[in-house]
Amino acid sequence: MANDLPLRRTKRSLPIALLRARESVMGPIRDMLASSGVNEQKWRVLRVLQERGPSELTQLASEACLLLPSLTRIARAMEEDGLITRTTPDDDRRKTIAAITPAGEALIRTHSAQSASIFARIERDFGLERLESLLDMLEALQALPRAKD
Amino acid sequence: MANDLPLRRTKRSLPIALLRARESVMGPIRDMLASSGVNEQKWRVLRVLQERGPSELTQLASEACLLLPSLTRIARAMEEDGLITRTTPDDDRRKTIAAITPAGEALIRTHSAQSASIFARIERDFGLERLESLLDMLEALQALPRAKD
DNA sequence: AGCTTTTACTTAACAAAGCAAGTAAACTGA
DNA sequence: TCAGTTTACTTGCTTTGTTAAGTAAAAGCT
Repeated sequence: MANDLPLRRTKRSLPIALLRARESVMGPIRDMLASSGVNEQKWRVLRVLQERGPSELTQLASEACLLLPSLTRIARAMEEDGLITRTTPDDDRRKTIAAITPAGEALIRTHSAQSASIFARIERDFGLERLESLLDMLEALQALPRAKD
Repeated sequence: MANDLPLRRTKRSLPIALLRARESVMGPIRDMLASSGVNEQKWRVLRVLQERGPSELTQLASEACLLLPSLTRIARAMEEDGLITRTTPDDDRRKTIAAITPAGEALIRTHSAQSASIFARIERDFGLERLESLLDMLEALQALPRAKD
C-alpha cells in the first residue's frame, strides 16, 4: 500500500545492523574464551546459572537464547566437563534442573576481570548513556508484538 | 579497577539484548520465507545482489554477513536452484562474480509486499525516529575499535 | 624469466543451529 | 480410570558456522 518502501532510499537494514553489531561485541568475548574450552553458548549458560541459580532447562534456554535441542546437547557436554549438574526433581520427573558447580563458578571467576574490561571498554568508547539508551531500545524492539502472517 | 561492575546491578547484557532483538526482527522474516525454499541467508544474498548488482563473492559475503566457506556452499545451491549465476571474469580468473537471475528477482518480488509490511509494522510500532536512532547506534557500535587481548 | 607472496576462493572436518518428530511424565475431562 | 492433551525434554537430520588447510591465478621482487 505504501508507494515507497522504507528500505529503498536509506538501504540500512536492521537485521544486518544487528548481525554486525553482535559480531563486534562478541568477537572479543570469543577470543577471551578461546583458550578455556568453553564457547560463547556455554559461557551464556554459566552466566545465567550463576545469576539466576538452578534453573529448568526450558527457562535456561530462553534466558541464554538457545533452543532446547541445542541446550540439551550443550548441557550434557557441560555436565561431562563438570561445569554444571543436572537433576530431575521428584515432584515433576519431566523436568531437568541445571545448576552451576564450583568448577563452573571458578571458570567464570577466571574470566571475570577480562570480561569486565571488555565491557568497560565498550562503555568508555561508546558512552554509558548511549549504551543505556541502546539497551532500552533493544529491549523495546524485542518487546514489540510479533506480526502474524 | 571499577569497584562495581556495570553488569552487576542492572543485569542487562548487551550480547543477549542483541540476540533477542535479532530474533524478534528475523522471526517474522523466517516465517515468511519458510514456504519458499530459501532461508534467511539465501534471502540476504538475494537482497544484496539485487541492491548492489553483480558482486565478487568476498564482497558479497561481507555485505550479507556470511563467511566465505558458507557463501561458497550457499552460492552453489542457489545456482543449482536457478536463483543466481556465477561467472569467472576473464581479466581475473581467481574471482567469481555472482549475479541475481530473473527467477531470483521474481522470488524477491513474491515476498516484497510481505517483507515491506513486516518492516512497516516495526517502523510503526517502534517509531521511525527511534528506529533511525537505533540504526545509528548499531552502526557506531560496530565501528568501535576492536579490543586486543 | 623464475621465485615468493598475496589474493580469491574451495574443500574438509567438526561443532552448533534449526526444524521436525519422538518419548515420557503430568494434567484434564468424561 | 483411562483416553486425549499438554508439558518438558530428547533425538535425528540437514544446513550453517568456524577454523584450518588446500588450490589456482595474479602481483611483486630480483
